[in-house]
Amino acid sequence: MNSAVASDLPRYPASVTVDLVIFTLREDDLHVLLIERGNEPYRGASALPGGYVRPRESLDGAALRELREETGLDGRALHLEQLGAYGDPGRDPRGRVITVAYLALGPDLPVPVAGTDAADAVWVPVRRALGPGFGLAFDHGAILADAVEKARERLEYTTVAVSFCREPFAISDLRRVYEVIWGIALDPSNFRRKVLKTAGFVEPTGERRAAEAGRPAALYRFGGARDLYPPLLRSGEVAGRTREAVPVGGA
Amino acid sequence: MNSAVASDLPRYPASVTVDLVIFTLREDDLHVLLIERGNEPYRGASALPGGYVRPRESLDGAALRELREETGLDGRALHLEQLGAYGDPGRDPRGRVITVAYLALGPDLPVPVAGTDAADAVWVPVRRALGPGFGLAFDHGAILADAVEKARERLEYTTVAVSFCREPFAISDLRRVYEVIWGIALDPSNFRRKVLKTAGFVEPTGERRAAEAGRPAALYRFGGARDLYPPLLRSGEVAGRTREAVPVGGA
DNA sequence: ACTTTTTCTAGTCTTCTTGACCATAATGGC
DNA sequence: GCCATTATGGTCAAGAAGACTAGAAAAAGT
Repeated sequence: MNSAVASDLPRYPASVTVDLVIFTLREDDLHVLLIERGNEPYRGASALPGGYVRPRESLDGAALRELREETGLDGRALHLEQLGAYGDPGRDPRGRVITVAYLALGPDLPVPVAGTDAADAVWVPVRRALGPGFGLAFDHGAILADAVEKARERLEYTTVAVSFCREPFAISDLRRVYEVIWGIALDPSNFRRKVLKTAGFVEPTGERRAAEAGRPAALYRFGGARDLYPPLLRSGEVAGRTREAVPVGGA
Repeated sequence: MNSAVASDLPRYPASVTVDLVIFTLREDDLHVLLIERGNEPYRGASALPGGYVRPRESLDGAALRELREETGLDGRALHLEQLGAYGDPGRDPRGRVITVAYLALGPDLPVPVAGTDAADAVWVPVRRALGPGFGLAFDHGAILADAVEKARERLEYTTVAVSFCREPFAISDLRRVYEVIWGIALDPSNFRRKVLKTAGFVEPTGERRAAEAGRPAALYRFGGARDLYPPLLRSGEVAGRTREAVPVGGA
């Protein structure tokens, strides 16, 4: 507040929205939920789901509501965190709109729920959404790119990777999360050692899963720890059978 | 955007402000720049400097402008990054105000510049600002607490600590930054080894500084690297001569 | 002048973590 | 039964970090 100014609100009125970057893993690929815009501007283009923050609503509350409306899912079942605010003056041709972006992570979600706003919501591989020729509306390309980087970083220092796994899960399921999002291959044995040694990351259920191929895997559930210490750093990781990385920096 | 709605802007008009958490080190203590509010609400209380985002201004631009107005400093000389958006419905009694908080880090700054908005800006030890009996206006206590945690985290994974040092600086100056912000003591020898081994953290100037006491220290400048790999993790650090930690979680 | 104090600098040693491997187990398919 | 495939368990060496010892270089005190 400028303490020398005595004016009252609102000044420079603007609209505030929340936009959701909802990630999930489908077919060993990172997907993001996008909707097709039915109105101008950017009619026909894809965009992140989102909407206006209502008068008596908190930002987090608006994000939870939109998440429920778009995916039909209870936000408490997913990982949801704020990504940041985006407010460049020209980002919305209709006027001044500041958006607060949220990052949501969840297991392979039941296809977008019909009967909601998300009737025309679709899962799109992030690789494709950020690729050339896929023009996301507004500055959603930049938001998505930031979200990918944020997700990659969160995997290093927290246990959010389990948010992508439906319980019970195998260590290899968890490993695949890291491999897909980081775009590199991890050594199964070393990854396993790290996960099991980290207190509170996972805990065994006792069950094992019939495999499509190979030895059956022991199953685990989330262990309750939020932070990962020491962190699980990407970096000097396997160079060998590198998976193609999800391109970043687009839009 | 809710694709099923055809309305035009603005909907649910709100005001958008930026608030700055400007940290610096003074007398071996983490200080934050606060202003005394001259108007209602919270007249007379301390608050983070900030102000309205203007119609044609980006959020980052508004933060830079406020920084210049409040400290008289060129924002490009400081580290400045977005902290996040705060928008609880009741946070400002005057109406709906969403604020985007920024974190600014700089070396012991020349006392708040007079002749600007910041005429009554003062440096306050964070410990005190977060302590009991020091009621910050609005939700600025929570924002400040988040900023402290963010700063602590940034020190682990990035080289921003140098933002607190005026060049040229000694390794021990850098160490003091970590010690003050983390609130723990670090082993001088091990810290030195870590800093010098990390490529791009610092580079020697060749000079050395006359000491008030003890052996003169070699001087360094920033090495250009932004990220710290491997990170410099707080955690199992020295328990012995622990400095009192800056309390967090207040307000 | 000499000692003490202080801080910077250098090095050792042990422990922990990681990455690179290798070997074996347990399953389905042929 | 043999092979492909995945899971699991272990070894080994390199690197990083914490604990510590000690020397170097200055100011301050006696």
